[in-house]
Amino acid sequence: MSRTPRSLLDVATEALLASPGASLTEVAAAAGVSRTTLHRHYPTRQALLLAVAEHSVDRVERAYADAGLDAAGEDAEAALRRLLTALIPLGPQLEFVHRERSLDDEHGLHARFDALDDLVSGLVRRGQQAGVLRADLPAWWLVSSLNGAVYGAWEMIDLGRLAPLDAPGLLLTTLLDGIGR
Amino acid sequence: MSRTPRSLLDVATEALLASPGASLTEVAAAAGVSRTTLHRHYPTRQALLLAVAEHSVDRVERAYADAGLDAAGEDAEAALRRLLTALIPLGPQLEFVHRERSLDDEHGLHARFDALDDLVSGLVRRGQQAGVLRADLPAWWLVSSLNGAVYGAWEMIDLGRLAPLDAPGLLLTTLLDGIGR
DNA sequence: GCCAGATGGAACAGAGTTGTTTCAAACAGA
DNA sequence: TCTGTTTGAAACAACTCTGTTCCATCTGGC
Repeated sequence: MSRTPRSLLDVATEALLASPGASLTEVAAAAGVSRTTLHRHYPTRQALLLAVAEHSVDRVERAYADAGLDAAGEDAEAALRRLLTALIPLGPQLEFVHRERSLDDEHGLHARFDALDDLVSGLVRRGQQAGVLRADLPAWWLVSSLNGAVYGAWEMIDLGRLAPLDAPGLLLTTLLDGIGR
Repeated sequence: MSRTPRSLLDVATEALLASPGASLTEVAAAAGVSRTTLHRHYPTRQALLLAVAEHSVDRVERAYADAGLDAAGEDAEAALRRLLTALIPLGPQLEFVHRERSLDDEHGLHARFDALDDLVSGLVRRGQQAGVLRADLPAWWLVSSLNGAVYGAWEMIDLGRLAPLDAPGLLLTTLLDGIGR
């Protein structure tokens, strides 16, 4: 069992994020390797898609870890801002995992996302207890709103309407303060 | 030019929303017709997908029309609630159009959605001028937040976590009042 | 130089789907 | 009943992509 060919996976990921319907021939060409070699590392197309997905979730998990959600006694809003800031640039990864239909029944992927949701859920609950977040709404709903907002923000960035650097602040005020009044 | 076979399209839509990767044979079987007949109405798979998508957008447009966004001199919040209530049940349609990659470069579809966004944009701007909605955020961002929130709410419904009847109220308070405080 | 491992190129078969055609049968309206 | 239309069944060719195999080549370490 050879080591994971990290750089090959990186460039294959990039190619597949850009055009997810690409054939293996195209992916191999984009990665600068022959289809044979690509096939040696990832025996089937599904294996490649899954590897790309796992690789993407790796980065998402790292973003969560880097945000340090469980910093004790700290402002939940600051932690939230760090998380959003780290998550927004991962829009392509999130979109790939979300839209690729053949990943729908990959149980392991969903489990990893669920674990991340649980992390945020903990942060949300602490925010609720600290009086920073509304306590009259269930935590899972706030988590869902958060996830949806991140995705929506990235879509606007992708369309060129939203400047990446503006996104975290805009997201945070929209989420926390709402659009009313 | 025969009339549009509405009922066939309806059931084909239902089948494709349920399993978008289904082969034409499966779609035809689900629709209770032969593959030949299906192929007579929609010569290519892409034509069928596009018809299903257009049919879905038809329903979305009708939801917008029924919500009567341009009721003059009325509370923007009430109009917004009607729109959200009408839109949430169309989650499957929205998901199909959003996730089906072969629809990405169907220019006409995007134009129709853009037109709907413009409608909401008008409502939002009126709400901003009336002091019901925040005026310090661009209208397109509020529209984007709205769309994203609808989609997110339907995902929670689809997962069985959110009761459909609870969705509009939950959405409205989350959007308008935010999750902070 | 030698060798093990990895790579590239090429060709191949197989599967699955799609799009097409033909013909017979059912159907609906005049 | 006659007729024109619609449908179903079947078979067909074509295509694309995938997965596999074989062999020549290159590379890096010993």
